[in-house]
Amino acid sequence: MTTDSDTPWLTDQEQRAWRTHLDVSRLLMHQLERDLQPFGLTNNDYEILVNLSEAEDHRLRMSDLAAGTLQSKSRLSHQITRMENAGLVRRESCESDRRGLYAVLTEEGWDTMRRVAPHHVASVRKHFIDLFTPEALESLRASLTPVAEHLRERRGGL
Amino acid sequence: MTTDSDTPWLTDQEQRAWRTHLDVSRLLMHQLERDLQPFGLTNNDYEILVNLSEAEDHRLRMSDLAAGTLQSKSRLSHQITRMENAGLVRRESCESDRRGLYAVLTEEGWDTMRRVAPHHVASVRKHFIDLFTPEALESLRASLTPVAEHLRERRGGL
DNA sequence: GAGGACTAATTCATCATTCAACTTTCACGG
DNA sequence: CCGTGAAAGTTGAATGATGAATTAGTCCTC
Repeated sequence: MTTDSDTPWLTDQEQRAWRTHLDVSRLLMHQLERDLQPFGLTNNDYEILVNLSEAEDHRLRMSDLAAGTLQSKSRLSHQITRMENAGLVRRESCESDRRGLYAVLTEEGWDTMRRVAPHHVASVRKHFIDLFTPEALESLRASLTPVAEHLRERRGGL
Repeated sequence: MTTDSDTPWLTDQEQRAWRTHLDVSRLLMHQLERDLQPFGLTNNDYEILVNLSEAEDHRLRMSDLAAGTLQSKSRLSHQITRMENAGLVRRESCESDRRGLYAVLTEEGWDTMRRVAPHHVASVRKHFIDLFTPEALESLRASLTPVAEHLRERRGGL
């Protein structure tokens, strides 16, 4: 960021695109949260479950899980503590590196995941995916991917 | 949400589009937050300032501001209290409806806005707008707009 | 094999968000 | 007018997020 006196203001087109993106992000998160509520899960809970479900042996190192879910170690630590109290995951110590810990999906966590996932997918479809044509969705993905890469490069602490 | 046993899983394409959208939302918010930090503002602060700046007389009813920024009345109330303590806005009572309050931009708030806005715009350009071709941006806006409308319809409490 | 630099993860203090309860005012039907 | 119900906003307690400081273990290099 330099002087910025040379930065052009947003055009109307750009404004509209930008604000629409903002609104969709926020409203969508809210809606998904609401749809998960009946199952006693938050959005964050669910994402942890997804990551662990997809992982080798249903376990991930805390750091990897933090990276995978794009959150700080501190936040993840609290999050896992809550989920541990809820019986969804447990911590296991790591043989090869005694500083490290694994977050491991419990039986109950896995069952919860299997039970909730279809509803969540339905929710994602209903409020997002199915509102695009396949072409529009692919075009969305294609133009958003470089943005994601750009941002991943310069994310510092999180 | 009915049985969901008939809801098709996400295809690879769909998964990628969905996760990319998620990642961009989160990373982008983080980046904008970081870019605002040097000016002592949060993203939320900034959005309030924008809304008030654009409003007639630099003032809005609490309810309208809450609706405009897509947040709950309670949250807004706390938010405005903080910003009031920071000297950026003040509350003024409403003549026509004595239950009502206006949030009004102070001189300092307006100055802050004018000072910070160029940097924020630069940030939005750098991390979002300028990473699309104009056509891609317009196509993004076009396909996201119905999603925003869909979600606005069914947002309950916030 | 001892020292210093680095990484994994947690803790503590502070701040933000949520949800429900509450106060005050308005609207309007009888 | 009177009362019932709804709306505008706030408050407070409980929960969640953030960031700096902390603990414990590893890695490297001499």
